[in-house]
Amino acid sequence: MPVSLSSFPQAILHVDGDCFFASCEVARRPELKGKPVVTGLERGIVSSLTYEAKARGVRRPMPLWQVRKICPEVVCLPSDYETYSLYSLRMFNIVKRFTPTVEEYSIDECFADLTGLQRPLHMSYEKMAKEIKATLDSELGFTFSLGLAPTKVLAKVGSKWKKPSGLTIISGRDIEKYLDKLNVDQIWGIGAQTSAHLNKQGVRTALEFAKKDRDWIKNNLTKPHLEIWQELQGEMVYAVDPEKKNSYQSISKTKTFTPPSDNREYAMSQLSKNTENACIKLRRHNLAAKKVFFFLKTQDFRYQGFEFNLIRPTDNPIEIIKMIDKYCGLVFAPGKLFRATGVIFTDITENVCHQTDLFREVITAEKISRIFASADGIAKRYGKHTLFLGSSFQAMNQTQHTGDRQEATERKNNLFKGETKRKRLGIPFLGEAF
DNA sequence: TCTGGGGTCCTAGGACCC
DNA sequence: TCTGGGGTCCTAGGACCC
Repeated sequence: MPVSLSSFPQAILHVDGDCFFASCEVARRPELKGKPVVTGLERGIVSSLTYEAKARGVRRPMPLWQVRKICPEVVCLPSDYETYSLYSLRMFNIVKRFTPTVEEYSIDECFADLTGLQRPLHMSYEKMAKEIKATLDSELGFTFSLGLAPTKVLAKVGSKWKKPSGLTIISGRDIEKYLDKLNVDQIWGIGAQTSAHLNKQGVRTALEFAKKDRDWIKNNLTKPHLEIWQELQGEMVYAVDPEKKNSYQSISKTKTFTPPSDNREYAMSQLSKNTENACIKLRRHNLAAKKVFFFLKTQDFRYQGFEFNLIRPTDNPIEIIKMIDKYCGLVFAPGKLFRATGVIFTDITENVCHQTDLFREVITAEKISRIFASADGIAKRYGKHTLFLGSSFQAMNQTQHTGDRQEATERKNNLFKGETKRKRLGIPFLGEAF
């Protein structure tokens, strides 16, 4: 059978919202249009900024006091994820008018597989991309950048190529032209470590990387790199996955607080709150966790933690908090200041009702699930933190910090340069409950 | 690029088994 | 207790992403 060498064996689109959070804020408050706007007030550093702010020299992640100095007319807003999620949903729904094969990659990005739709939609791939962009821009009230290419990795190159409000089409023939002007570390999946390694081997541009032969990649790098290399050739490895995420390898909740504290009860209330929040997420997805890791993060960014197994998977914060409380002494070092606490749940499974040998325990477990189910209902109607456990009281009652002060104390702590996050995450104990 | 918060996947090496 | 070869499972650590 003859193989037609089309420039688009597959047509993959990547859609990226321009400065998404800041754009959402401006879209819902038109009076902000044309003004320098930044989000991230709750942290005291810039997390998203409009192009007007960027034009005045504001960068990410700049402390807000500095932003106000160089740009006194700036509008600083706290992040409002619920609003951003609504805009995100609208964005996905617009793209889904053209194809059901849409992968919701993150709050402000998605991939769409347009392959084979020219005839049903009576449009070229280019026309589809243009229409999708025009619809997004007009219905959401801010701009998007798109990339159309034979693979996901190349589509990402495209959407990044011209920002804001760009549409870049990379056909099979054009691949080299684009890769030649790109450094390796600009490619999705190639980070600082790998690009440093590649640079040492004399590979600096994406094109130089793509031109290496397969065996060289295999011998010098790892599997994901080989896959990226293939995608850069226009050979599809990563399919667009339209499945909604409903399973998790891990679920975690972490919270930094200012000022840092060395108070054990306070630590416990923070951990209690982390646990409650992580359990809310478990219940939302009808999941249960069997393994729990909890930690305190010290001022020098070290993690002191402890891991334990529960007797059975659960989504009940009371059970988990009881265990954390039991082991808290093992990780709590008196007199040592810490800046954050967190919990990470793993060994996550679907939440099925477990038979328990003790009849009474089943009854209470069921009762407790009903209580949490109604609590989740109340949260839905009246706001997320209407109800919480007594053990979380201190943490819920915290005053708000703008973060400017926080920034000042943090500047002193620029230790551990270059050390990776993972390396600092020491797990001194390993335990088994029961 | 200086640490906020939430994730994923891969690999090497050890334990254990036949 | 003489040491070959193969497989599987698990864990810790690393790198990367938004």
